[in-house]
Amino acid sequence: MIDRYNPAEIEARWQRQWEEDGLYRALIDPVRPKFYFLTMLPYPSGELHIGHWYAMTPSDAKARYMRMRGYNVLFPMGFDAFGLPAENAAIQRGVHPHEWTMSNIEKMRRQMRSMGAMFDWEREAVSCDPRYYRWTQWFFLKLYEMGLAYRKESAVDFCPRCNTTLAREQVWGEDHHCERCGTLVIKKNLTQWFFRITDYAEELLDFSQIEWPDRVVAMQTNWIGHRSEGADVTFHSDQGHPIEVFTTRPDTLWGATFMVLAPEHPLVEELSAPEYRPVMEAYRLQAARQSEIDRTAADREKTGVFIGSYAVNPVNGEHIPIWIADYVLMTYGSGAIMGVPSHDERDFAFALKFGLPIIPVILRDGAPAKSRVMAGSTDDGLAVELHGAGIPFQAVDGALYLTMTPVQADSFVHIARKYLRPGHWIEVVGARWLFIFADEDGVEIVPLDSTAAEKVIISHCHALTGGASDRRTAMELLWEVEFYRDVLYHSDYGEMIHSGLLSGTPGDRAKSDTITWLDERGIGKAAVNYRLHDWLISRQRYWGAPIPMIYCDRCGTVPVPHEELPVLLPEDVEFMPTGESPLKFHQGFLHTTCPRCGGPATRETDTMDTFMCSSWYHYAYLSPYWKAGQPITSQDTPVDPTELDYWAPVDQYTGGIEHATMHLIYTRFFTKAMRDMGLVDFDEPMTRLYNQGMVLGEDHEKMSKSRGNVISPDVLVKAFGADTVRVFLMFFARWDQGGPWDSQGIKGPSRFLDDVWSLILDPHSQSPAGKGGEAAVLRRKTHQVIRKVTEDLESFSFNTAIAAMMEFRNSLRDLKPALFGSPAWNEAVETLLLLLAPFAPHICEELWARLGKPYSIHRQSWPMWDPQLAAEEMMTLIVQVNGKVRDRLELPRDTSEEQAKSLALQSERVLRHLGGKEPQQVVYVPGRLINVVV
RNA sequence: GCCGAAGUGGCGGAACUGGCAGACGCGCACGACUCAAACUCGUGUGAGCUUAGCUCGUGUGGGUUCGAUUCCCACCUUCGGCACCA
Repeated sequence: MIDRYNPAEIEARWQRQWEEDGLYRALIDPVRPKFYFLTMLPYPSGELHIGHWYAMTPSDAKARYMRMRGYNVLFPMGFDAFGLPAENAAIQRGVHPHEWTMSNIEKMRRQMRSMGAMFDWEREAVSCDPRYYRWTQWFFLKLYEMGLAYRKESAVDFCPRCNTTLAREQVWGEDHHCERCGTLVIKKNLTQWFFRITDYAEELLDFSQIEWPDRVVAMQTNWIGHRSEGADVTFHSDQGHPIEVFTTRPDTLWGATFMVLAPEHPLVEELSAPEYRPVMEAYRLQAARQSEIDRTAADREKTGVFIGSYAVNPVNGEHIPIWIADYVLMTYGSGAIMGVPSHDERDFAFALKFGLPIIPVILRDGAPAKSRVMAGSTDDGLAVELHGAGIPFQAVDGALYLTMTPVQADSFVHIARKYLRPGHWIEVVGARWLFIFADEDGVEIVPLDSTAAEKVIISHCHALTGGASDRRTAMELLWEVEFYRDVLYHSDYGEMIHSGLLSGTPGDRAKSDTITWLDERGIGKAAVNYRLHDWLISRQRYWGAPIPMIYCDRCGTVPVPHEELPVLLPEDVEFMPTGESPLKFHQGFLHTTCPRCGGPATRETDTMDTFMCSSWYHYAYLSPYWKAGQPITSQDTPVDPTELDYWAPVDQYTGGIEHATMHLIYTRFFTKAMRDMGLVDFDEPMTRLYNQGMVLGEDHEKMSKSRGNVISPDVLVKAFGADTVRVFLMFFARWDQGGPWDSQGIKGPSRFLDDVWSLILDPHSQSPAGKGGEAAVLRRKTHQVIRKVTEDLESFSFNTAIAAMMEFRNSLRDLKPALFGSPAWNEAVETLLLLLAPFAPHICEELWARLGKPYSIHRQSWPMWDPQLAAEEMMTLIVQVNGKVRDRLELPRDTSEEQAKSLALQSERVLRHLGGKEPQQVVYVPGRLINVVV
């Protein structure tokens, strides 16, 4: 008996050795092709989780495989070290965020080393290090110079009890309550910094240069939204506030009869008339709480309130009421719309519900005019004359229903006015819009072409129905007539009507002509919108990179000169939950001098979104803390150009799907902006992307401390060794799908590695019998397993690669007595070690050394299979009768179709199932099967 | 509501381009070793039946095909994304 497999001893020893030898140091090598393999960096939360192992160790295996394939592989690691939990720890436990973060990093580095991954630790980058965030700030200044950074007022979630702004993930539940105290969260407007990511929206929708999963492409496409072309038009309130709206239908501007602002629109406060404030505030509160989440039905009932002021429609001077309603989203367009109920479905529903006037301004191509003549409203003879004039109608219970061409409608009006009895009216809708009223003094024709005319019409109608009508608008009245409904509303393009000078403009020119017209008058201009909005990067927090901006009373907003970077985070701050960045109360930080005029000035006290740090970390790894200790200018580059030129872009990125729409869009934006800065000459940061799934708890639920189903990698490493944990994580599920943990299941990989150990080291008493046939079988299996594992690694199918190696282990076990020590045997075990090395690096290194092979196995070339050796000599032909398997034939590979068919038809089992019938057809699939059809 | 992914033994999961369903592993059963247990080794393991064999079986129902887990249509369930986009 020789010594048993002892992972604890082996793993520690080799990890030390590799580190001493710099085995995984990735340096520029012009001879070998480079391969930048990147896996998402962790947040230093304190403990390495099994999820980190699940993300990192298969990536490591693939990176190791690429290295054995001859690539110069860079596989770096770092920490995304700014962020909220550090600050919470400071508030709750009084630990400084820096101290908390750095001690977590220290611990996680140790834990990560136990994975035996090929990280090049000399390229580690930690985003909260001033040598790192100096460059994050540098990027901010660059984007500012390019006009891609700007400031505007925007809403944040705010907890009135904790008196603090909240990040999105701190707002819980459908009722939007604070994570810490449960108080209902409100929105608060603050002036904040944004990046113009929407300038790149069109380009971000182009995925032609990257091989990313369809799922991610779909999610990003969804997130960015389609291109909406239209115009920004400026309205003014009666008090003179400019209110900008975005519309895709500027040609319907003359039909705008009201205006709607998003409840959280910054102007709502000022525009609300005093007597409407209580209603406004109540509505705002309700809207703030339900926004975004659970807006279940798209066609749910419209809600909204009038806020007591009016705006002027710039094209026709009409005074239109201003409402707030939650169907207008602050996050799209300008957060305000013009309500054109005649040609927008939502506006139509809203106007109908709240009794707002609806004025048609676009004709629908080919739509008829309709009219209903009520029984008893006209003198006798109308029907006869209509008939004579060739105007079709249907009579139902004495009423006439007419569906006419526009020309017929014009004649109809002419005729009908003669027959209309005093005290009655007739309306014409669709291709024509008018009301004919008759009283003792005569007949009046009122076209429905403005809100003023609409008022006249509805008051006439009220008068004629005795004032008892509760219909508030003409359209409400018309909507009651089933016969009219299909012509009352439409959203098609068509000839403009009731639109002043632009009336008569045909549908195909309406939009562009209107935009030109608006532009000439300075009322509006062409604009494009996406669902994607500009990236808000301000955080009212301490633990982030300070935004390098200074506010001077004399010079305004002044960027910190590049030479003065970094703007350091002061260490001595109070972590009181005040609602604003603690930096605001740090006098030493806050007060500074203006770089331009030297006068007194204050610093921006917000810090940057941590997604900024992670948008360029893959470049930071190439030359961590570049130019540390040296002053920098705007001409400098944040990365060593030589390293950047050699390694970038990332060839393979791996990480969780949860970053599909945030990080992975931001980092694409960053790279495109860097390209426009002249820093890189490519468009996309990561050529290939692969998303791994998630390890669930044994109860099939997401792991969480509260559920008590968390699996600790440290405990597993102690019990089984890192190699076993690695192999199990790659074996138990498809990597892209993930699955539930199985504490029994890990025994399989554990036994597998035990077996590999003893297969190779336990001598077999028998001398190699070395029969030629068995050696050939083993060689065939050896080359087959090389092929299988290679193909599986190419496609990230770690689970089936390991299954293939286990199967190979089973063959080795069977063949050991016959072949131990023979050349075929030695080839087999050496191959097995090489194939297994990326998965279980320690045990393979150890066994490789014990076999007397040259150090290190991880520097060896990946084995190649010989297709001739891998080819089977025999084939198994499946014999079916009517598609059902009835027999199997073991035949030499070179058996001809005729021979195979005749052998099949002679088979006893086949004959029995044929039951004497003659085969009608014999299907032959070479090398696979014969199907006899009767 | 729209878009996307997935449904296979007791469990995790295999199955190339339409060709032996259940590889590999866990678990379980029986046997060997052991005073015993664990470990280890061997054998078996989709279900049913009238068990040399036959029938059924990949969410459900249809279709195409000599042949369907795989392709097509409809539906059910689960998960993910988006959801009044002016």
